[in-house]
Amino acid sequence: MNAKDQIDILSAGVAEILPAEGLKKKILKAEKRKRPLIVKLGVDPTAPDLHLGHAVPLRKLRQFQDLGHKAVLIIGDFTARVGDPSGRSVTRPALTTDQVKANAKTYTDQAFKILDDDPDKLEIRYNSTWLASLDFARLLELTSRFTVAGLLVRDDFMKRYKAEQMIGLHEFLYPVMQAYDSVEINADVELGGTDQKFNLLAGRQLQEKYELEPQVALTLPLLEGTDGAKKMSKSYDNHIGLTFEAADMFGKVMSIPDEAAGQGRFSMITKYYQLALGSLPDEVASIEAKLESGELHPRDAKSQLSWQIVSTYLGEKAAEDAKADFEARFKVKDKDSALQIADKMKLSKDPRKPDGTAYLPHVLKEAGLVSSSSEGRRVIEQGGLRVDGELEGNLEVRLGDEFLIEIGKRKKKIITLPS
RNA sequence: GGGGGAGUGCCCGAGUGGCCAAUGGGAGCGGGCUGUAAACCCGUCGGCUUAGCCUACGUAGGUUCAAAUCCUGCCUCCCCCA
Repeated sequence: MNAKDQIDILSAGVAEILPAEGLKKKILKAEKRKRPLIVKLGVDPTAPDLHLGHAVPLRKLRQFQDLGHKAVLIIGDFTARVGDPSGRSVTRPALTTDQVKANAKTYTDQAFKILDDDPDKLEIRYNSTWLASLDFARLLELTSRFTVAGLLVRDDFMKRYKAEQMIGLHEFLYPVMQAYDSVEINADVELGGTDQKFNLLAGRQLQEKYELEPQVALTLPLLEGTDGAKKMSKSYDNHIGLTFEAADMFGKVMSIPDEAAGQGRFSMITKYYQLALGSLPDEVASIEAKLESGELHPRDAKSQLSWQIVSTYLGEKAAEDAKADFEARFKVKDKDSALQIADKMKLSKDPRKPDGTAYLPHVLKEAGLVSSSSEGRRVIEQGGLRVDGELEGNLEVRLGDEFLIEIGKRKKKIITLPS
């Protein structure tokens, strides 16, 4: 593919390319020399649970691969023990080697689902390979290329410094180590989130000192979570985990708002296509056009999106099931389809009195559908309860041995009573 | 060490003797609208087979016919001074 088209694809959805013309130059040069670019993505196996936000740079990396370039995924097994201070107001706790190892495994498992594993296009390196054996002399040599002032201008360090919060000396070394990774593999391009900008630029700096051609830093925006507002993060409870159950993952993607505040009517949908799925610019533009013209219903656009995302991580079969499940849950409202997706549960005690009736709030509480019988009572009084598909407004009701309970739109259970 | 202030329901936060299960907002829940959503509207929002009862305003006591509200001890947190 020619250079211009490559650049269009690769720069789509990115936050910043530093230096601005750098990517173009790199690609032209690669073409001339007939060798692929070495594209680095460093990940620290610090968190055991990955979410769609983590997948954004991986998707971009995949695009590079698809254009014939070589991805080098660096597992920061060594750096993880230090902890990236980026965006942090306090020192990160150190991880044990076992934790790091376990996290690295889940990370590579997920990464393989996105990346092309052709050995010509993918290399996985662990940075302990070169960092663990660095001796003090070499370390001093490395650090002599950086200045304290240079490190201190970083926002997160500066804030902490001013606030007289401690900054561990080892944290100062973090960008040095990451930069050294770039030297070690001779990276042409390094990807990362916008919060990684400083670290990526440190790589450029160090490469220059070693008389290598400095890498291009390509930062990617942080993906918003299901609330459509804050960046995706487990602590905001707006994340979509890569290891979620298919139905849950599908539903979560469906629940993203259409629009990110002030960015166009379907900006969230297109953003997810672009960043979470890594769709090419042409596809994204076409989807957007169809949404605008009304040819494509936003619900259907999200359904396709969800399907593809689930399919990536859990397979087509799971995606198909999740979609069917979702449609049964929300689209169709008849009893039969509800029966198919409802969980079954058996109560240990029979709540029925000798005359065959039972106090429903108790039944709901026993089944775990409400947290107290008062809540159950309220739900019934407010018309939120269906028994076997029929709206039930009575608290005291005659029950069979097996029946379907639905509360609101989401909670459904088939209850079996001991006979 | 000295001085001052604060602790209220899931969260924030009103309430300073009876009308307080406690204003208001947020979250949650049910209903409506819809696209499954967002926004919006209505309702609900301690527990209990609920015209009532029980438990609750940091904690333990006390005053009172009556306490989230007054008094005392204790615990916790914040601020100022040293």
